[in-house]
Amino acid sequence: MAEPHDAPRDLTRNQGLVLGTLNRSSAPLSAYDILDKLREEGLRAPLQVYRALDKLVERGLAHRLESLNAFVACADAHCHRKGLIAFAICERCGRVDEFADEVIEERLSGWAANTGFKTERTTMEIRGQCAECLKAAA
Amino acid sequence: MAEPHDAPRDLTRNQGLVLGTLNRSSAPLSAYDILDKLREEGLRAPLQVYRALDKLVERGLAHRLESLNAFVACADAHCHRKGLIAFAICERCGRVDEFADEVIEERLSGWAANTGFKTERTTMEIRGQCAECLKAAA
DNA sequence: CGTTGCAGCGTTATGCTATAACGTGTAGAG
DNA sequence: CTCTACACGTTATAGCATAACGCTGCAACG
Repeated sequence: MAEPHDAPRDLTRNQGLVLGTLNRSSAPLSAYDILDKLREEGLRAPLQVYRALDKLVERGLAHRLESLNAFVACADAHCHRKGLIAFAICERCGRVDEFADEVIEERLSGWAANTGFKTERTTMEIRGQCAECLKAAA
Repeated sequence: MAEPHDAPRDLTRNQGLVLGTLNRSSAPLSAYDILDKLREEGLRAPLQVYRALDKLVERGLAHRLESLNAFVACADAHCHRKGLIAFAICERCGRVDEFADEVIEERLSGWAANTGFKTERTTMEIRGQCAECLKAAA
Protein backbone atom coordinates (compact mmCIF):
# COMPACT_ATOMS: atom_id res chain seq x y z
CA MET A 1 0.00 0.00 0.00
CA ALA A 2 1.37 3.31 -1.09
CA GLU A 3 1.84 6.34 1.01
CA PRO A 4 -0.56 9.22 0.43
CA HIS A 5 2.23 10.72 -1.59
CA ASP A 6 5.77 9.82 -2.30
CA ALA A 7 8.42 11.16 -0.04
CA PRO A 8 11.56 12.78 -1.31
CA ARG A 9 14.37 10.32 -1.51
CA ASP A 10 16.94 12.28 0.35
CA LEU A 11 15.42 12.13 3.78
CA THR A 12 17.32 10.55 6.61
CA ARG A 13 15.92 7.50 8.30
CA ASN A 14 14.39 9.45 11.17
CA GLN A 15 12.98 12.10 8.92
CA GLY A 16 11.42 9.45 6.71
CA LEU A 17 9.89 7.66 9.66
CA VAL A 18 8.41 10.83 11.05
CA LEU A 19 7.05 12.00 7.73
CA GLY A 20 5.59 8.56 7.08
CA THR A 21 3.83 8.65 10.42
CA LEU A 22 2.37 12.05 9.66
CA ASN A 23 1.25 10.91 6.24
CA ARG A 24 -0.56 7.92 7.66
CA SER A 25 -2.43 9.99 10.20
CA SER A 26 -5.73 11.65 9.45
CA ALA A 27 -5.27 14.12 12.26
CA PRO A 28 -2.45 16.25 13.59
CA LEU A 29 0.05 14.51 15.83
CA SER A 30 2.12 15.89 18.65
CA ALA A 31 5.81 15.10 18.74
CA TYR A 32 5.13 12.68 21.56
CA ASP A 33 2.34 10.98 19.61
CA ILE A 34 4.83 10.44 16.84
CA LEU A 35 7.44 9.17 19.22
CA ASP A 36 5.04 6.61 20.64
CA LYS A 37 4.25 5.32 17.17
CA LEU A 38 7.92 4.98 16.36
CA ARG A 39 9.21 3.21 19.45
CA GLU A 40 9.10 -0.06 17.57
CA GLU A 41 11.41 1.46 15.01
CA GLY A 42 13.92 2.23 17.70
CA LEU A 43 13.21 5.83 18.50
CA ARG A 44 13.49 6.60 22.16
CA ALA A 45 13.82 10.29 22.81
CA PRO A 46 11.67 13.32 21.98
CA LEU A 47 14.67 15.06 20.51
CA GLN A 48 14.95 12.53 17.75
CA VAL A 49 11.44 13.44 16.68
CA TYR A 50 11.84 17.18 17.14
CA ARG A 51 15.00 17.24 15.09
CA ALA A 52 13.31 15.43 12.25
CA LEU A 53 10.28 17.69 12.49
CA ASP A 54 12.45 20.78 12.33
CA LYS A 55 13.92 19.69 9.05
CA LEU A 56 10.61 18.62 7.60
CA VAL A 57 8.97 21.90 8.52
CA GLU A 58 11.94 23.83 7.19
CA ARG A 59 11.54 22.07 3.86
CA GLY A 60 7.80 22.53 3.77
CA LEU A 61 7.09 18.81 3.96
CA ALA A 62 5.26 19.23 7.24
CA HIS A 63 3.56 22.07 9.05
CA ARG A 64 3.34 23.00 12.66
CA LEU A 65 -0.07 23.93 13.98
CA GLU A 66 0.66 26.47 16.64
CA SER A 67 -2.75 26.39 18.21
CA LEU A 68 -2.49 22.65 18.80
CA ASN A 69 1.21 22.21 19.42
CA ALA A 70 1.01 19.51 16.80
CA PHE A 71 2.14 18.69 13.30
CA VAL A 72 0.68 17.58 9.98
CA ALA A 73 2.17 16.46 6.71
CA CYS A 74 1.89 19.00 3.96
CA ALA A 75 -1.22 18.33 1.93
CA ASP A 76 0.42 19.24 -1.34
CA ALA A 77 1.92 16.13 -2.87
CA HIS A 78 4.92 17.88 -4.28
CA CYS A 79 5.21 20.54 -1.69
CA HIS A 80 5.57 23.43 -4.04
CA ARG A 81 3.11 25.47 -2.11
CA LYS A 82 4.38 28.98 -1.79
CA GLY A 83 3.37 31.81 0.42
CA LEU A 84 0.82 31.98 3.12
CA ILE A 85 -1.08 28.88 4.08
CA ALA A 86 -4.22 28.85 6.15
CA PHE A 87 -5.36 25.83 8.11
CA ALA A 88 -8.91 24.91 8.99
CA ILE A 89 -8.95 22.51 11.89
CA CYS A 90 -12.01 20.49 12.80
CA GLU A 91 -12.19 20.19 16.56
CA ARG A 92 -14.42 17.17 16.29
CA CYS A 93 -12.63 14.83 13.90
CA GLY A 94 -9.24 16.50 13.85
CA ARG A 95 -9.16 16.84 10.12
CA VAL A 96 -7.08 19.70 8.79
CA ASP A 97 -7.70 21.51 5.53
CA GLU A 98 -4.98 23.55 4.00
CA PHE A 99 -5.69 26.46 1.71
CA ALA A 100 -4.09 29.54 0.29
CA ASP A 101 -5.74 32.84 -0.47
CA GLU A 102 -4.02 35.47 -2.50
CA VAL A 103 -6.30 38.24 -1.40
CA ILE A 104 -5.50 37.62 2.23
CA GLU A 105 -1.86 37.51 1.38
CA GLU A 106 -2.13 40.86 -0.37
CA ARG A 107 -3.94 42.44 2.55
CA LEU A 108 -1.33 41.24 4.97
CA SER A 109 1.58 42.37 2.88
CA GLY A 110 -0.21 45.66 2.38
CA TRP A 111 -0.52 46.12 6.10
CA ALA A 112 3.13 45.23 6.54
CA ALA A 113 4.20 47.70 3.88
CA ASN A 114 2.16 50.46 5.50
CA THR A 115 3.57 49.92 8.93
CA GLY A 116 7.08 49.08 7.89
CA PHE A 117 6.85 45.62 9.40
CA LYS A 118 9.04 42.93 7.90
CA THR A 119 7.17 39.66 7.87
CA GLU A 120 9.10 36.49 8.41
CA ARG A 121 6.42 33.96 9.12
CA THR A 122 2.65 33.98 9.32
CA THR A 123 0.33 31.50 10.93
CA MET A 124 -3.36 31.42 10.26
CA GLU A 125 -5.50 28.79 11.90
CA ILE A 126 -9.25 28.45 11.91
CA ARG A 127 -10.81 26.25 14.54
CA GLY A 128 -14.32 24.93 14.24
CA GLN A 129 -16.23 22.04 12.76
CA CYS A 130 -16.01 20.62 9.29
CA ALA A 131 -19.00 20.02 7.06
CA GLU A 132 -19.05 16.30 7.64
CA CYS A 133 -19.05 16.56 11.39
CA LEU A 134 -21.79 19.14 11.27
CA LYS A 135 -23.89 16.80 9.14
CA ALA A 136 -23.18 13.89 11.45
CA ALA A 137 -24.15 15.89 14.52
CA ALA A 138 -27.44 17.08 13.04
CA MET B 1 0.48 56.64 37.77
CA ALA B 2 -2.46 55.42 35.82
CA GLU B 3 -2.79 52.16 34.05
CA PRO B 4 -2.62 52.27 30.27
CA HIS B 5 -6.36 52.01 30.40
CA ASP B 6 -8.87 51.54 33.14
CA ALA B 7 -9.86 48.06 34.01
CA PRO B 8 -13.45 47.02 34.38
CA ARG B 9 -14.54 47.24 37.97
CA ASP B 10 -15.99 43.80 38.29
CA LEU B 11 -12.84 41.78 38.06
CA THR B 12 -11.84 39.54 40.91
CA ARG B 13 -8.64 40.22 42.75
CA ASN B 14 -6.63 37.68 40.79
CA GLN B 15 -8.07 38.76 37.48
CA GLY B 16 -7.24 42.36 38.28
CA LEU B 17 -3.70 41.52 39.25
CA VAL B 18 -3.12 39.51 36.11
CA LEU B 19 -4.64 42.12 33.83
CA GLY B 20 -2.62 44.83 35.54
CA THR B 21 0.55 42.88 34.97
CA LEU B 22 -0.25 42.45 31.30
CA ASN B 23 -1.05 46.13 30.94
CA ARG B 24 2.24 47.15 32.44
CA SER B 25 4.21 44.93 30.12
CA SER B 26 5.38 46.05 26.72
CA ALA B 27 5.76 42.48 25.54
CA PRO B 28 3.74 39.29 25.79
CA LEU B 29 4.05 37.36 29.04
CA SER B 30 3.75 33.67 29.66
CA ALA B 31 1.55 32.51 32.49
CA TYR B 32 4.68 31.70 34.46
CA ASP B 33 6.14 35.14 33.80
CA ILE B 34 2.97 36.60 35.26
CA LEU B 35 3.10 34.27 38.19
CA ASP B 36 6.64 35.34 39.01
CA LYS B 37 5.64 38.99 38.96
CA LEU B 38 2.75 38.31 41.29
CA ARG B 39 4.39 36.22 43.96
CA GLU B 40 4.67 39.30 46.14
CA GLU B 41 0.93 39.64 45.90
CA GLY B 42 0.48 36.17 47.27
CA LEU B 43 0.00 34.12 44.16
CA ARG B 44 1.67 30.77 44.35
CA ALA B 45 0.35 28.37 41.75
CA PRO B 46 0.11 28.44 37.96
CA LEU B 47 -3.53 27.58 38.14
CA GLN B 48 -4.35 30.85 39.82
CA VAL B 49 -2.92 32.65 36.83
CA TYR B 50 -4.42 30.35 34.22
CA ARG B 51 -7.85 30.68 35.71
CA ALA B 52 -7.65 34.44 35.65
CA LEU B 53 -6.32 34.39 32.10
CA ASP B 54 -9.16 32.16 30.96
CA LYS B 55 -11.69 34.68 32.15
CA LEU B 56 -9.84 37.65 30.75
CA VAL B 57 -9.48 36.02 27.35
CA GLU B 58 -13.12 34.95 27.42
CA ARG B 59 -14.12 38.58 27.97
CA GLY B 60 -11.74 39.90 25.37
CA LEU B 61 -9.64 41.82 27.88
CA ALA B 62 -6.60 39.77 27.00
CA HIS B 63 -5.48 37.68 24.09
CA ARG B 64 -3.56 34.51 23.83
CA LEU B 65 -0.78 34.38 21.28
CA GLU B 66 -0.69 30.79 20.16
CA SER B 67 2.64 30.98 18.46
CA LEU B 68 4.32 32.17 21.65
CA ASN B 69 2.29 30.44 24.31
CA ALA B 70 1.96 33.85 25.86
CA PHE B 71 -0.59 36.53 26.58
CA VAL B 72 -1.10 40.24 26.02
CA ALA B 73 -3.66 42.74 27.25
CA CYS B 74 -6.15 43.79 24.62
CA ALA B 75 -4.93 46.96 22.94
CA ASP B 76 -8.39 48.41 22.65
CA ALA B 77 -9.13 50.44 25.75
CA HIS B 78 -12.76 49.51 25.91
CA CYS B 79 -12.45 46.11 24.42
CA HIS B 80 -15.29 46.42 21.99
CA ARG B 81 -13.26 44.96 19.24
CA LYS B 82 -15.34 42.53 17.27
CA GLY B 83 -14.44 39.84 14.86
CA LEU B 84 -11.12 38.67 13.69
CA ILE B 85 -7.98 40.15 15.13
CA ALA B 86 -4.55 39.81 13.62
CA PHE B 87 -1.38 40.19 15.63
CA ALA B 88 1.97 41.36 14.38
CA ILE B 89 4.69 40.26 16.72
CA CYS B 90 8.16 41.73 16.62
CA GLU B 91 10.68 39.02 17.37
CA ARG B 92 13.25 41.57 18.35
CA CYS B 93 11.53 43.85 20.85
CA GLY B 94 8.48 41.73 21.58
CA ARG B 95 6.06 44.45 20.72
CA VAL B 96 2.66 43.29 19.50
CA ASP B 97 0.41 45.23 17.15
CA GLU B 98 -3.21 44.34 16.92
CA PHE B 99 -5.24 45.02 13.83
CA ALA B 100 -8.45 44.01 12.14
CA ASP B 101 -9.08 43.66 8.45
CA GLU B 102 -12.55 43.28 7.08
CA VAL B 103 -11.43 42.03 3.73
CA ILE B 104 -9.53 39.16 5.31
CA GLU B 105 -12.53 38.42 7.45
CA GLU B 106 -14.73 38.27 4.39
CA ARG B 107 -12.35 35.99 2.56
CA LEU B 108 -12.21 33.61 5.47
CA SER B 109 -15.94 33.53 6.00
CA GLY B 110 -16.31 33.07 2.26
CA TRP B 111 -14.05 30.07 2.35
CA ALA B 112 -15.96 28.69 5.31
CA ALA B 113 -19.29 29.16 3.57
CA ASN B 114 -18.02 27.39 0.47
CA THR B 115 -16.71 24.39 2.31
CA GLY B 116 -19.42 24.20 4.94
CA PHE B 117 -16.98 24.79 7.74
CA LYS B 118 -18.33 26.36 10.90
CA THR B 119 -15.73 28.70 12.31
CA GLU B 120 -15.48 29.04 16.02
CA ARG B 121 -12.20 30.79 16.51
CA THR B 122 -9.47 32.12 14.28
CA THR B 123 -5.92 32.99 15.09
CA MET B 124 -3.72 35.03 12.82
CA GLU B 125 -0.20 35.87 13.86
CA ILE B 126 2.54 37.52 11.89
CA ARG B 127 6.08 37.16 13.14
CA GLY B 128 8.86 39.41 12.01
CA GLN B 129 10.44 42.71 12.86
CA CYS B 130 8.77 46.03 13.51
CA ALA B 131 9.74 49.24 11.78
CA GLU B 132 11.61 50.59 14.78
CA CYS B 133 13.76 47.55 15.21
CA LEU B 134 14.56 47.51 11.52
CA LYS B 135 15.67 51.10 11.73
CA ALA B 136 17.74 50.42 14.82
CA ALA B 137 19.45 47.45 13.19
CA ALA B 138 20.34 49.33 10.03
C1' DC C 1 45.87 9.61 2.42
C1' DG C 2 44.73 12.47 6.27
C1' DT C 3 42.14 15.93 8.27
C1' DT C 4 38.73 19.14 8.58
C1' DG C 5 34.00 20.47 8.68
C1' DC C 6 29.35 19.49 8.68
C1' DA C 7 25.14 17.10 9.49
C1' DG C 8 22.73 13.85 11.76
C1' DC C 9 22.43 10.66 15.60
C1' DG C 10 21.61 8.93 20.53
C1' DT C 11 21.33 9.82 25.43
C1' DT C 12 20.53 12.09 29.78
C1' DA C 13 18.83 15.69 32.10
C1' DT C 14 16.12 19.61 32.52
C1' DG C 15 12.89 23.40 31.78
C1' DC C 16 8.59 25.37 30.35
C1' DT C 17 3.49 25.10 29.60
C1' DA C 18 -0.98 23.44 31.13
C1' DT C 19 -4.50 20.83 33.60
C1' DA C 20 -6.66 17.22 37.00
C1' DA C 21 -8.66 16.63 41.26
C1' DC C 22 -9.55 17.91 45.70
C1' DG C 23 -11.56 20.87 49.21
C1' DT C 24 -12.80 25.83 51.06
C1' DG C 25 -15.21 30.34 51.10
C1' DT C 26 -18.72 33.38 49.87
C1' DA C 27 -22.60 35.85 47.67
C1' DG C 28 -27.08 35.77 45.41
C1' DA C 29 -31.59 33.32 44.32
C1' DG C 30 -35.43 30.96 45.79
C1' DC D 1 -31.86 28.86 55.38
C1' DT D 2 -30.17 26.20 51.81
C1' DC D 3 -28.86 25.58 47.27
C1' DT D 4 -26.18 26.91 43.47
C1' DA D 5 -22.62 29.06 41.16
C1' DC D 6 -18.29 30.81 41.05
C1' DA D 7 -13.90 31.96 42.44
C1' DC D 8 -10.14 30.53 45.27
C1' DG D 9 -5.94 27.75 47.10
C1' DT D 10 -3.11 23.59 47.05
C1' DT D 11 -0.84 19.42 45.55
C1' DA D 12 0.24 16.56 42.07
C1' DT D 13 0.78 15.33 37.44
C1' DA D 14 0.59 15.53 32.39
C1' DG D 15 2.26 17.31 28.07
C1' DC D 16 5.48 20.01 25.14
C1' DA D 17 10.31 21.38 24.09
C1' DT D 18 15.28 22.12 24.43
C1' DA D 19 20.26 22.16 26.53
C1' DA D 20 24.44 19.90 26.50
C1' DC D 21 27.31 16.16 25.83
C1' DG D 22 29.88 13.07 22.74
C1' DC D 23 29.82 9.97 18.72
C1' DT D 24 29.53 8.55 13.70
C1' DG D 25 29.68 8.92 8.83
C1' DC D 26 30.57 11.30 4.85
C1' DA D 27 32.10 14.77 1.46
C1' DA D 28 35.58 18.33 0.25
C1' DC D 29 40.15 19.62 -0.06
C1' DG D 30 45.20 19.89 0.10
